[in-house]
Amino acid sequence: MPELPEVETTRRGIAPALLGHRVLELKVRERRLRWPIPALIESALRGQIVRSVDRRAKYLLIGCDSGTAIVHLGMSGSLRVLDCDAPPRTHDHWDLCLETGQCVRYHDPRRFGSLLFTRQDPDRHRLLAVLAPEPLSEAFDGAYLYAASRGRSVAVKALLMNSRIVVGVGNIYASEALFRAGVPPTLPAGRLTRERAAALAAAVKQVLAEAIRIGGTTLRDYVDATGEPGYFRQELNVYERAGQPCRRCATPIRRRELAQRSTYWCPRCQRR
DNA sequence: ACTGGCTCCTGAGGGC
DNA sequence: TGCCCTCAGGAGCCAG
Repeated sequence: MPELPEVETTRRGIAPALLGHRVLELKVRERRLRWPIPALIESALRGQIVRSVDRRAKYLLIGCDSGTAIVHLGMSGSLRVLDCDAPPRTHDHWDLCLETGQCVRYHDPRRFGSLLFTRQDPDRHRLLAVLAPEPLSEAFDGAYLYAASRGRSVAVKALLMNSRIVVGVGNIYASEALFRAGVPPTLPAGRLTRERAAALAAAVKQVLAEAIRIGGTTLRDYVDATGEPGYFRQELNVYERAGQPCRRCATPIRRRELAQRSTYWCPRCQRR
């Protein structure tokens, strides 16, 4: 599923089709996503002009005068800009139709994603209010990560994936950032030194920024708003490369389960 | 306050 | 072809 780079790529792709345009209607075909799509949402969006298309963590925020639609892509979700009359495929759960004749169409086989609506400041919504800083913001740096990791026994990889520590870092980019920083994923977070925390924070920023630049990572079903895959897959150093030689030192890449997620690392480049 | 485990759901791929 | 198993870009929620 989409991590921050894929969500940001999606945001950039759908924004031109939405911004300043009037919503004709929201067509819902399947309300049963992670949470049921709220019953009031069609009437709240009908006739509204889209004022903003933002991202917070992995949430997309579509702002209108009546409130904000909060979209999450879950594990297998994607949004595409299509003509309203394009025939829907299986798992195309909703369309946001615009007066332009285009729509933003949500596709999500696993239905772990969500579509919610709030009339208040979206940052005050219960799902967003608890979120940590954005990884690409100045608030996230080595000093912050060092402080946030004190007294923690969890593996540093799990810490990176904790949205109360930093948002947007999912299973791919956590492994990739740890590789770039030379930190083993199993290292207890509290054992990070200041130097390594700084290297890791920098690696997180670097890997996310690079991935955004080339449209994110497509492993299976992710596509951007035009239906194109992302090209970061070819830049991956460790993710889904178990048994293959490390690109830096040729040692076979290892895989193990950590906090119920597949984790990849180079045992030579990433040492305690 | 932390930590680990479970859960939602569909589809792809491999072994027999 | 079919059946059964494992695994998959997330993350809220719960018990201990």
